[in-house]
Amino acid sequence: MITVATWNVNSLRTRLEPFKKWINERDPDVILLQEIKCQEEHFPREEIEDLGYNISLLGQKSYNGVAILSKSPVEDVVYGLPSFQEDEQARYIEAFVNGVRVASVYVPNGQEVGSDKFAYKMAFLKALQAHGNDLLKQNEPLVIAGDYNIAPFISDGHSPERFKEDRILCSLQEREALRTLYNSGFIDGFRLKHPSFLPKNQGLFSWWDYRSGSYQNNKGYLIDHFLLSPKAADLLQDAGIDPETRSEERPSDHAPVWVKLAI
DNA sequence: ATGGTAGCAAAGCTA
Repeated sequence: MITVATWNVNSLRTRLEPFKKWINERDPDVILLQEIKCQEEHFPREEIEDLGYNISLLGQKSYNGVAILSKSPVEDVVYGLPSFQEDEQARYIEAFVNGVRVASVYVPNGQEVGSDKFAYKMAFLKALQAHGNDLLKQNEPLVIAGDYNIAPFISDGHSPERFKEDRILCSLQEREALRTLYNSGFIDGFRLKHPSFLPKNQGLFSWWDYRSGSYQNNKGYLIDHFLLSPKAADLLQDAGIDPETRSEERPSDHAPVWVKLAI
């Protein structure tokens, strides 16, 4: 059994202490990071290696940046989306580890529906669909997880109005782009274990804005997702979120999401 | 509620 976790840490350097505490408790075998917010030379390499992890990363100054941390050595690292080679932002990294192909993805936020940044978000999603479909053809266990910056269903947000008004994270266009990935054959690992039609699974979110006491009022969204290939979904044993990390001193605005696979 | 907070990096951009 291995645990694969994803976490948008919103700067790894400022988050090292809560990050170490969470690793002690969750003990993941593979960690997919987003928003490490540094170039490779500033990555806290020794501290992470001391925790027992191999590091693969695609860094960027100030913004974005993704990484794969793994207890086992990785093979076949892919830096950036092959279907979006002109992308200048560090938002995708992929590798083969523990018999699974894993990818850490940081989908652009998009800022506002109709803006230039929104067009970039949709272009990125289109490229992710193209590459995801290529990978699915391999018919192997595959995990593409990270911050998708999309709440796929109305139950994945605290405010139904935002979905009706096509606000960012909630617009029909964004949700249709994610649905296209589901329709290609990807399965939502978290929802498979926590179906939203059960009352106990409502209000389960992975991101809360820093502003206006969003976390204290649980005004969040579920925007960090595990997309599993059919072969990976067959291995799924459990899934969860660690929202208590959001209560720590100087927290990330995202909580980790994880799955356990029978490997 | 077009402000509220946080991180980077050193003023404004991004989220």
